[in-house]
Amino acid sequence: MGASPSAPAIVWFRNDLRLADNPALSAASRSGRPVLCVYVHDEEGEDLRPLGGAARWWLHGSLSALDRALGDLGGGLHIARGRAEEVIDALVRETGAEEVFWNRRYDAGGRAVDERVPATLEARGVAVESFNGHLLREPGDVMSAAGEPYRVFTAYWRAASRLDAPPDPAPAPASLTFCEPASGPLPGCVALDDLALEPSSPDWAGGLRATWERGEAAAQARLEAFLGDGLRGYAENRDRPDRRGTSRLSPHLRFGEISARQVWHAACAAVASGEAEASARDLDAFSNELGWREFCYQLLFHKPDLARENVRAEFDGMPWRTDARGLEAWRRGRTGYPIVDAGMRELWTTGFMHNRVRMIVASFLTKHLLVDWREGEAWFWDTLVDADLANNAANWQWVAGSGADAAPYFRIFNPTLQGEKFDPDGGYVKTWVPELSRLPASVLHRPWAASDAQRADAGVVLGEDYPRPIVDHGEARARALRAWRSIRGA
DNA sequence: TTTTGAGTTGTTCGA
DNA sequence: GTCGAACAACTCAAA
Repeated sequence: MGASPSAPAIVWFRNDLRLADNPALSAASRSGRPVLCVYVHDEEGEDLRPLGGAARWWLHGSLSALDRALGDLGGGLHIARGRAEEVIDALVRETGAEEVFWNRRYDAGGRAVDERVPATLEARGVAVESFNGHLLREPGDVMSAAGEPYRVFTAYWRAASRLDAPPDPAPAPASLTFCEPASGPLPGCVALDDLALEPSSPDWAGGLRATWERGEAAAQARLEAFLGDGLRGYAENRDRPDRRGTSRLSPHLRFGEISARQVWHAACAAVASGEAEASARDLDAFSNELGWREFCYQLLFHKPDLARENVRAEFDGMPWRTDARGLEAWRRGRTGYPIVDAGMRELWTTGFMHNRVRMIVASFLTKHLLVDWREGEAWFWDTLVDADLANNAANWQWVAGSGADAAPYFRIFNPTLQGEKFDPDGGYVKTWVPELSRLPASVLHRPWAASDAQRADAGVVLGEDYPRPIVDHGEARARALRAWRSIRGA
């Protein structure tokens, strides 16, 4: 604690762009000090991976919403640009702040910064305190009996579930006293628009705007809506891209507009009260998804280069193919497999893809095309509004087979069967691949197998209106199995 | 230390 | 059309 109780406290916002259940903000409020709320956009730190385009778009709205919410309390958000450690240090000097609060992050780059800052500040007599605002369990909370991190999800989540329930979420501070800068702009501070997070020319974000509401209030509304009509039947519906079966909370969680604790407790309460009319199985399925997020974070924590290096070293010898045309067809949704193309176009248009379809397209890239999972990871990183280092990297490795607890090698999705099973009426494909929308459902997922008359009636000429399959499923499957065999036991 | 059961999400083939 | 087995072997976690 510093010498002067009236000296400001800084709350450094990062992936926690909310007021409720924000331990760093609550601590600042409790300190009784005037509070300076800061976000630092750091594109210079060498350890930090630059945000992808869709995430930048989301961040703009999220920061804007946070600034408005703080404005309602009589303050605002100071947005700075530059090397985070230098900006924070300059702000401390400028304002005379004596305490700095933040919620912890778990990626290598963020951790490196967060480990350097306290040393600098504490040398100035400034106290730093950090909190868990992002996870139900932090890495290290859940370890095996041998003291090792778990590498198998089921064992991890079982062990996590044996611990005490995560703490109840805290309400937003009822009021805050804000720190008024003495005069002029604070060092490094800019207007939100100066960050140029949203695209202008060309403005490709129309589909994102039409799909999403950003910010804490929108996140809460999404949670309420999901608990009201989505949790019931979740265990089955979550696999159906043609239904609104998933929570779609991922981008809100990614930017911390809502916390995992809030989601978890709200879901439990909604089921316990009967309000959600959901079964224990539904709650279990949803809770498991939160568990996977936790598991991915602890994987990233214990394996900081998760987004670059194969967890299973034998995959270093995988004969990945260089296939620029195949990769581009995949990116643009022109592979000739309707469920794959629908997913890739949903992604391009909305910045999101249904979870089931993510698995299908990832399997297609890494197995049918034998393209390195890092290519897919990079594309998702750039195009997903929920692009999250831990989840993205861990799940790509899981699908590719190179991950810690990866799918068995023979689990190669058949995109036709997957489409017919999980999009049986073709509603999802019709939405995103409209040139096929007049094909009968019986051939919608295999337009090459439609009769000439069916295609003529639907106005589809293969190779013109819609591509022929860029690979043959049977041949591609056999090739993937051969590739696997070649690295087996390596 | 050794042993044992288990491991998110599948596909194909042949009876 | 339906069903069970094969697809391989390995590593992990816990007893």
